[in-house]
Amino acid sequence: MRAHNLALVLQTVVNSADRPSRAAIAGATGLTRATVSALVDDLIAGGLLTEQGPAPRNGAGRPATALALSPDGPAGLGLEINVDYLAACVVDLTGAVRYHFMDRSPTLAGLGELAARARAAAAEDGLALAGAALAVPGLVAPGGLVRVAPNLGWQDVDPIAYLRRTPALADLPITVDNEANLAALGELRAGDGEPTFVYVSGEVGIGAGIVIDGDLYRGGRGWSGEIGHVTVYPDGRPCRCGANGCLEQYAGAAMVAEDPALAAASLGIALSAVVNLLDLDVIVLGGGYAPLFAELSPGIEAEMRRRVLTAGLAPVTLRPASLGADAAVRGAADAVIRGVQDDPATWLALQAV
Amino acid sequence: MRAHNLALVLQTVVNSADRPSRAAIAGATGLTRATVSALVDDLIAGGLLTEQGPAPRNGAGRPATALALSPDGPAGLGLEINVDYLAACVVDLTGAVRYHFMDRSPTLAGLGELAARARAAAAEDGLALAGAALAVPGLVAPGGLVRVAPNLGWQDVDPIAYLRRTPALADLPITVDNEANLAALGELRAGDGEPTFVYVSGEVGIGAGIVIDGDLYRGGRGWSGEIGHVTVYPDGRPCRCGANGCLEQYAGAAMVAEDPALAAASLGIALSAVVNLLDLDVIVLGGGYAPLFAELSPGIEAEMRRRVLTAGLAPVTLRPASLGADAAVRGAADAVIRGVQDDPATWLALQAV
DNA sequence: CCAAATAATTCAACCACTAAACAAATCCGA
DNA sequence: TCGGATTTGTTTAGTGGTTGAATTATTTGG
Repeated sequence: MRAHNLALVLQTVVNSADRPSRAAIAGATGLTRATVSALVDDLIAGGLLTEQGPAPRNGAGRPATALALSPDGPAGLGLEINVDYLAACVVDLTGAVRYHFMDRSPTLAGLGELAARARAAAAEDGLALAGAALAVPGLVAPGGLVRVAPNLGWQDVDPIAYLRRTPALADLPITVDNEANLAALGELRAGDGEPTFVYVSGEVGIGAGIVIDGDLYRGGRGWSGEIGHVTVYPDGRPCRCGANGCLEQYAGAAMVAEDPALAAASLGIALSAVVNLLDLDVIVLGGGYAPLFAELSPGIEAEMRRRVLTAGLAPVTLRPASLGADAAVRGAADAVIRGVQDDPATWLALQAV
Repeated sequence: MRAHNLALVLQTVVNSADRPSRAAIAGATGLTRATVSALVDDLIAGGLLTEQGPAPRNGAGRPATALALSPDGPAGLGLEINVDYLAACVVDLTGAVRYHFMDRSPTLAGLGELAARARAAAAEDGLALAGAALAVPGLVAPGGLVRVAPNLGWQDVDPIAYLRRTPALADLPITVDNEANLAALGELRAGDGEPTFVYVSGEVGIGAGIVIDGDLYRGGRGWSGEIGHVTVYPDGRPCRCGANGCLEQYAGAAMVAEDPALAAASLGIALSAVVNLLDLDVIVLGGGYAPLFAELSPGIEAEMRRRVLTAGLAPVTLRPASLGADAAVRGAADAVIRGVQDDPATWLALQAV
């Protein structure tokens, strides 16, 4: 129960636009001021929250002491390995990007080195890392094993085991996730505050991350969002996956450049299927699609108006992503931070030891 | 916390194959035997659980007293209105169907009458109803308003308000849900125990219910699962929804009879999209598809082997539904029962008054 | 018939939240 | 300038619910 309420209080601070007081938190959560005080004391002692100077009141009464996430609290290490680059970034508890490194030699060895450098930089700032998350363009099994990553030429690679061999990372909890999934999480924090949407990332392949009520939907085995292989023309072009008429053949990077109208129509067909099946009312176009949004969106929307059954009852919003190419690394680091924010009790317990 | 633990204990009884003892529940939940005893006492006093005679032991020690859901506990009333029939059924807390009524005059007035008859029959057995759920073949808004039900000719109909006018139902909590959604819930209880699957119901229209980890996925506005309007042939036949090439035009009741091979291939294409997007590994064919399973499944599976990206990594299971035409009513009644099982504390509180 | 084993209950202790009183810090009006 | 009004935050006593240990109940096996 205490664990639950610690999370509740911390989440309230995270989700509130301004810097709430203890009394404001009590009002928002339904807990009493006394309980909130006790919980906040624990969170401050654990370095997750900080008190800020008394805010000026506009009325009678003792001025409130504002509370905010501590920039010195646990940070998240985001990592990404992709076709032509490596990236690492450190995001602190407030969501601010503290460090961002890139490298053009996408090898596992380089990734370990980059991660170690990021950790050292964080340590110099006095930042402790709560963990690391790695974004990979491929299918990731529970436990972090990468089953297939065609564009990396990977098959059954275990990047966690590899990273653990770097002494600087040996003690760090590491998770691995699909690139589009993590990019969707990055967009969740950076975006409009919409808690439910699908993020479509158009790169060499096309992936999607499905966010429902602020949580990533991963599917039964973690392989959701493979929109690139949704069939748009059953007898169409052969795809490298063995099927015919996959979206990837009509809205992949090559086709977007060659025939934007076809790419848009194809995306519209596939996204209509997403909306009909999942009833999502926000679609975010990211990756390579974001800079081409103005060119693509009319064609996509035209198809969706026709093909989404509920289009007449409620509108579907299409918008470009607010993060650029670093969405996945940012999202990876955010995923670590979210882990702490969703369960501060275990972090506090670790600190106490 | 007590509410949570009451639910935890009750769920343990629901989910266990045999009839567990207090000690077995303690072991399964992590609570102490003392706590479980106290909680079980409350559940027995509230009529949700019953003690059964001591089970014979196969070893030393005092024999355990088996616990089971009480058949005299709160029951659920399932209702269904469809194109050519009405149905009502009463399911008790153990999941047993106690009464089942049907009527061939599908009007709201007839539904109220049928529901009243079912309630009277239940009362004669000493069964109290915890609530009612109504299955409707259409789009249901939160609050129970039916926005559109094309095959009933409904538009913005409020069946709850109507049913409440029947004196026998005035005090009953009533919910309304999509027919395919509730049929999926019925299948959840009746089926293999798979917690995650998609249920496809092929009638005049085609709907799907998506069950994830034992819970229905409803989408942002409750309009998920509209697989009937997923595009399979972008330039294909015009559909009554205004689009072209919807699955409904290729795998609806008429087409299944006329050209089963085309229906199967079309279903395979649409279901591949479902699996690619949602990563579900079980697909249940219900409604009109169930009796034709043997004829349809090879064609569906052939398409899915080609079009599901992860088909090579993990198999997708296709199976016929275990319930027939009464899946939706059963599921509706089950939904009510699930409400009690998921939150026994409020039921106990109601009883205490 | 007694020891071992397992089930269920009882009871004191403890943890976390609540409610209410209290102290602190400000504004406002006389 | 001072005292009441007002709001924040803390303190203290009290309560509900869980835990852990001891106790009782009921069987099997030697």
